[in-house]
Amino acid sequence: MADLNKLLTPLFLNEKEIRKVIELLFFSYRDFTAGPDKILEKLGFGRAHHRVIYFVGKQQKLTIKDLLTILQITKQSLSRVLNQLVKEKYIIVSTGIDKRTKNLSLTKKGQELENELSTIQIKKIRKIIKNYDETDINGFKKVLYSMIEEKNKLKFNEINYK
Amino acid sequence: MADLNKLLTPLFLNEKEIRKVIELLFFSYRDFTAGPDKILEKLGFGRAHHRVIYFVGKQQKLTIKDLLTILQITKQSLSRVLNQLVKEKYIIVSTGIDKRTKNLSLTKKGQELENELSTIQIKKIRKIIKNYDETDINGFKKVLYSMIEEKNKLKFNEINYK
DNA sequence: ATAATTAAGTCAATATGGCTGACCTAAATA
DNA sequence: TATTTAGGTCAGCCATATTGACTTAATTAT
Repeated sequence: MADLNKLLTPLFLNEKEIRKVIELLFFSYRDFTAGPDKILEKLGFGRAHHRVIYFVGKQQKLTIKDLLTILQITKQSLSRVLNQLVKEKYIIVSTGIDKRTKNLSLTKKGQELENELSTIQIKKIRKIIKNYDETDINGFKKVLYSMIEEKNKLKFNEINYK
Repeated sequence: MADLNKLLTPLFLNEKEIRKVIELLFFSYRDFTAGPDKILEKLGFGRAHHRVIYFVGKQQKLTIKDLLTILQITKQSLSRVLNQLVKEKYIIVSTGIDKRTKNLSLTKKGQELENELSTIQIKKIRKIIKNYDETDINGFKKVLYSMIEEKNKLKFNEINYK
């Protein structure tokens, strides 16, 4: 039965091939985040700061709760990072219409940093994407998307297609 | 000129589309590692232990230097993690032919854990891959591969095609 | 009007996984 | 014989996450 399965499994579904995918994910993700990490380090920031700046930049007036839902970290973890960014004037906080909520927005300084960090990654992806045809890129995006948990797919769609 | 570039840029190279890719990477990578993380937590281990177990499992008799080159962390960082795995008998250390080196191998206990952890990720990928044709999967793999830095591509090829 | 829920904040303790710097031993190689 | 390499270790530091407990203020539900 195990042999039968082996015979019926297409080559690209072999365990060996799948292990390559695991490694591709590990290596590519690490190298992808390495660029911004260097800039952040000089400012005394880490990857967590980048995430906050990225998502606040994407959607100005984001609330703290939104950010917590996207990042899936605790309030306490976010708090440290966010307070630093506010104190150093990368992010500005205002009270929402619902006065319990707070709206986060990037300052000019914050936008500049966001731009610097994102540009590295955008250039990297654009450079890669140019070498492939739309079929490959679509495959890439489709497979990545399906790796996201259902509940988080909703989140992804919400922030991109609302 | 900027307008001209905009006109010449295919739709899937738009900044907005590229930002989606950035987010896809973030969400998918996080969800992909979430499964094993839960099991590791029960054992008092973290993702770093997983990486060590994974690569030692892939290539028995791996040396410490090999592992350091793959993981790109410091000796001191590896040491803590590795010593725990040795102490708790997931990994066994023997002296190499070059008596300065050490060969790392998984014990039976280690193999069982490796299997448990990898199975989660392998199943996940296999399930996804089954829903797509080979064209998509190839696009996925090709693009991921090209996201790896040149020097690390060599490393990836070395451990997979040597 | 009051009770319950929600958004946000805070204090304290803990764990993981990285880092640097300094220094050591033993074995292999130049 | 001198140098390089593989590995180890001590100490301290930092970033990022966690849990638990508790508070305030505003909104919503009863």
